[in-house]
Amino acid sequence: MYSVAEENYLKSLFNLANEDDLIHLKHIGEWLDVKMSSVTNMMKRFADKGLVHYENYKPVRLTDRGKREAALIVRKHRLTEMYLVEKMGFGWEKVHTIAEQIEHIHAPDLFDKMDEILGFPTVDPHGSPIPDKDGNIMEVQHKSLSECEIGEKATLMAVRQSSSDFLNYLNVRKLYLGQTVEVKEIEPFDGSMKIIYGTDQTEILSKKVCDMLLVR
Amino acid sequence: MYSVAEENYLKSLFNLANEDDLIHLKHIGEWLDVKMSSVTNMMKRFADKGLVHYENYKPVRLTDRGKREAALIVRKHRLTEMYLVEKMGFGWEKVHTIAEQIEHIHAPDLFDKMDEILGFPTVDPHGSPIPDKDGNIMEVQHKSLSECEIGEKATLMAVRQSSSDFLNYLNVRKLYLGQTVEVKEIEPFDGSMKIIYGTDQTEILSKKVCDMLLVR
DNA sequence: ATATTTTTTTAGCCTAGACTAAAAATAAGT
DNA sequence: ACTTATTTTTAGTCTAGGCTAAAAAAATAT
Repeated sequence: MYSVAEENYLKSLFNLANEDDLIHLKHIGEWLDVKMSSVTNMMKRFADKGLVHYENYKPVRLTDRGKREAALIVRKHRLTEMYLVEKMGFGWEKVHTIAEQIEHIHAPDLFDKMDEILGFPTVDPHGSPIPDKDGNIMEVQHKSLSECEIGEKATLMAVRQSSSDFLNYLNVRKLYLGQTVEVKEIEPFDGSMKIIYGTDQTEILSKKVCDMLLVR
Repeated sequence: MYSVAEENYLKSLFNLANEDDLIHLKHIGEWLDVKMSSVTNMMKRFADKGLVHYENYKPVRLTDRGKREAALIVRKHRLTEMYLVEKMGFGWEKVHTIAEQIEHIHAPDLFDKMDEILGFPTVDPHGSPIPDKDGNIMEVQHKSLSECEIGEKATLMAVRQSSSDFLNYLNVRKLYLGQTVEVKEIEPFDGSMKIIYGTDQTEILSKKVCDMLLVR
């Protein structure tokens, strides 16, 4: 059984792992908003518990067990988000902060019940995959909108960020998951895109926004 | 904002207050399963925060503010229990332990939504009143079954204990809230009662059980 | 009224998990 | 290659909230 602090570290490791699975301690500190020395301490404890591979002055890597444990917390988070949206009527921009708390509850029954009531969903309201009960993640290969070319049609599948600011930005522009958009123009200078979708709606999206939108 | 530990102390004070509102520190320690010295410490902190009236070597008493804060945590607990039973299909014997965790979540939206979805219930699945948003408790005057006389008919309104053992005991005997029972015999020696209810079902209930059953 | 038991307080210790400040190792720039 | 900047580690503090053991007060029994 892990403490809330430990679970948050696990989650940060899950979210920060790059292609080669390496995680720089600096980034953990930034993500969790704690100082580096705290991170070092916790990573040593994690190494003792067999959750990470750790060598002095090197970036850290989750062990298989660490990956599984991390995925199980993410599972609780994403199931909760889905439940809050689908069964309680919350907007997708509200659920992240509530789920951040509920994810730390130790009650397998509760999450199994959510899963069942929701009909065993595979993605959460932000399009992120929900790990299964063994911690396995269905890998999906989305590209970001900013990789699309002029004339290309793309369907919004997920967002890279779940901050309420960003989701509100999408809400006011009616950019919901499932929406298909067509790239009309790309500004070469700053990478911003003009898109058209729905009933003649057009928007200019900055590069930053396009990076955050995952499409198929 | 209170810590989990503080919230648990508040809840224990709420549950242990007797007629004259006095609470012996000993009982707090037993209820929370912590040592007396820890209780003394916390009560001093509570006194500083204006949550209790405290004098050395005397039993403690919640201030008005303390009562309100305590009731608001109990509100979260009882709304959660009701939600788990009514909307997620849990048995009343399962929900206490889950609600003990969810009650510590800081998300007014979540509990307001539960309240709304449930249609603003006034009692939880165990018949205990749910405090309102200002911390006011609807006082109900139930007597316990053991105070009834032979021939008296009484309707089960609430239970004094929510332990799963006790609730399972009631489940197997189909003694649910709302059931009306008639007292057939009272054993003068040990206070046990023979009751009849439903379609000719009879049971012998010990004094201890009768004390725990609240009726009208 | 005194002795005994129970309850409460005090004093000091421990752990988790943060912090700061300084030292050491690595990475980057010229 | 050497200097500078960045990242990581070490060492030592702090707070919340437990703990034990001993001392003090209150309650109970003789």
